Amino acid sequence: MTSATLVPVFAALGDETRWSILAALGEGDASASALAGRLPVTRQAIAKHLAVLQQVGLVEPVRVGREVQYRVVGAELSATARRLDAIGAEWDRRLGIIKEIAEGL
Amino acid sequence: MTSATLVPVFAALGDETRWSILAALGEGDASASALAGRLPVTRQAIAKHLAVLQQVGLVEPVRVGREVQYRVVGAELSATARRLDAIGAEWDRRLGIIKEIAEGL
DNA sequence: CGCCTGTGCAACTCAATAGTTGCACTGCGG
DNA sequence: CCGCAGTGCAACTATTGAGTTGCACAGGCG
Repeated sequence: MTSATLVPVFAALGDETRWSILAALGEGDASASALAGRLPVTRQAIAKHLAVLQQVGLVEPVRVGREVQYRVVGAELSATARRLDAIGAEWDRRLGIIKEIAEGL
Repeated sequence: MTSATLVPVFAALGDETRWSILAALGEGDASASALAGRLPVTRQAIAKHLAVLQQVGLVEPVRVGREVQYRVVGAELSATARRLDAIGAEWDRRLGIIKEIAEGL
């Protein structure tokens, strides 16, 4: 189970810059320095974001020689989506019941 | 289309207190004052959180007499989940292709 | 071996936000 | 009609987090 607790994952996904990083990583694995060349922030800022993303399991480091490249863990995104969907479905169900009661059905 | 842009929704969901509010609203619609009785924060703090949740469409206000009760919009949770799942699936697909290439298949 | 690239750690600034207190307004109920 | 419960607005504090600069360290490569 790679799944981190739900809330921190959402917190991690609640930042535009981190989505930029994820998008850039979608073009292929890259190191913090490489990403710094493509994004309008410093390498250190990216390193911090990568640390956050790694902590919630959205990204994982891969040592390549003396570099540290990062890869997106798509499964974690899917897992988070499923859990969120389950919650949403639960609420829909409850609202449906309330509606039925209200309509006297 | 009630869907707000994706990132702010995640930012809204990246806070424990807001999940507490959503959970409390899951027991039935409630006003800010009513929620303040159940949660360890002041009514004003809750009002701010409700404003945030409303802005991203996760919650909607319902005037009941002179009160303003709030209801969870489960559909927005589901919609967010679907969009996130689509992104996750896309990443899985890409990683699959990369893996195939790497394995010389 | 010596350099240059990439990484890691630390201190600092600045903006955003969670939370508070305080006050003013409104509208239903006795 | 008066009071009280509920709401809204505003100012303030404090903490978190994004971003920066600066420096120290490590490991390939010429």
